[in-house]
Amino acid sequence: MSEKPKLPHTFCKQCLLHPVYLSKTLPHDNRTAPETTAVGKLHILQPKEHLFRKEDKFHILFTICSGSLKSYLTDIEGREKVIGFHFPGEILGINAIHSGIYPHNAMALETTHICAVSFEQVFSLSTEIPTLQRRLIQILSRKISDHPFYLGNYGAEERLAGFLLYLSHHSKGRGDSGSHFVLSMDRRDIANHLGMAIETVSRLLTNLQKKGILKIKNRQLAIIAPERLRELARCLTGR
Amino acid sequence: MSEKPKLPHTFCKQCLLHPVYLSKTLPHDNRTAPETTAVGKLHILQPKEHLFRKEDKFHILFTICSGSLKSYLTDIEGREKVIGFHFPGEILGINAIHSGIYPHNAMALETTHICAVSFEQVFSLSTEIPTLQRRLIQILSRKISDHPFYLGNYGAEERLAGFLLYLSHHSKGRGDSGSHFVLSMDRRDIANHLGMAIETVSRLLTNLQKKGILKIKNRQLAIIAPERLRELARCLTGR
DNA sequence: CGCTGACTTGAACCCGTTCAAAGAATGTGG
DNA sequence: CCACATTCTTTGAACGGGTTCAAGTCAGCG
Repeated sequence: MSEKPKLPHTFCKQCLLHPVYLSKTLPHDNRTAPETTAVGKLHILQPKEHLFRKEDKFHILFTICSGSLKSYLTDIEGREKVIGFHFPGEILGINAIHSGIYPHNAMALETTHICAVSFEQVFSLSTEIPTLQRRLIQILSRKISDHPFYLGNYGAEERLAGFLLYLSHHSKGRGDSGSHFVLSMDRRDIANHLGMAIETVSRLLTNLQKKGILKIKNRQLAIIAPERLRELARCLTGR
Repeated sequence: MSEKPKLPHTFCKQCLLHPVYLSKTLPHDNRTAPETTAVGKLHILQPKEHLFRKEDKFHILFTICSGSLKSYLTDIEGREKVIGFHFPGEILGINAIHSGIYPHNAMALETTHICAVSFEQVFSLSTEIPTLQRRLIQILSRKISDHPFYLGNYGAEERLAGFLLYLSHHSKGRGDSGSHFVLSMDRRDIANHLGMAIETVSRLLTNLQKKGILKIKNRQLAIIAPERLRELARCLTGR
């Protein structure tokens, strides 16, 4: 980010309008069309900077290119509730389509690169390009499947184990091994999200380390025995 | 399913292919087309009957016309985990689109009427009818927003309160008052879903009744003081 | 009517929270 | 680059909410 962003930027692999999704159906010489119509703008967020806030008017879909964010709400008395974390490849804003406003706040946890495209432009493109339409629907469908099941788990350890597997799963999805990754959120956010005390998170992590299931140094996490973690989480899916 | 289903049945208001969503764009004399191409079949499920099971091949979208279902998974050791409940107006199967298989089991909690349509037929219709395409995308988007936030709540009371408001919210969405409704699931399913003991559910419900927040007789529930329930749930949205 | 399963209630125990404090990591200004 | 301040994280000890185990009550149904 330190570098000055050029707009339109080169589409990254995950971007919603990466030419690969258009090339099959558009005539070859039209392939650059989306870069002029539904331009993907590059945004760069600093840590703690907001991508959007609850109640903002919805126009834009955001693809995370690198970095991570948390989404959260605040209750009547101003207490924060972390409802999810978001990683590269994920598209933010699709849960705002039906209401026309973003239903939560989205804040960067670290320096984060985002590709932004206009929803209406994507939509009208998709009416012409069945490939894109199908992709759009599949993205939405996948997001629905992507429930944070671990939230319904019984004990605190069960929930945390499920959460770590969730992180691992998504890290794997991004091409990493899934066994070594960095927690981009702090303990407070984890605890908040899982509905437990921050001290419990800390204690459980050191317990898991003592049991030899994982190694953790600050925010650097290594899962040593994923199968044992899966037992603890009473794992439901292949996650 | 005991009764002989007549096909095609009269579309109920919520059905995905109810003519109202097609009439605007289709020429008037084509309006009956979907009833012959993407027929809505009526299914009738008895209590405990499955609509589909995890790993079944996905072809069909189901709209719930009346009744209710639970969706659940089983872990490695055969323990059941209730991941959600489903009510009239909701469409089941949209989280199977991207993978081609249903990602969980769906079981009727009571006698339940379902309207079934072929996804591929809906999809190809939607490529011709932008109205339908937009509706499809909005349905998917709404479903994503429809997170069970209460699962991340701290105490057991907080989670239960959130869950009851969730039920109330959906009952309201179906035209009811939202203050009087029937719990179609048993205490075991509620407890399982919320990650707490069945006895806790029972105790909390009687406590809430003693506090005058609700009245409960067997499965008949009346919410007397929704605002106090909302306080308990540390309510996040307008729910 | 009597059985079975669903729900409630009671009491003891334990996990997770709360309160308190120390220790590590990170940032800031001199 | 260091000293200091702030924030993040870990650890300890006592308390309390929720679970577990056990028994009892109630509703539904043959």
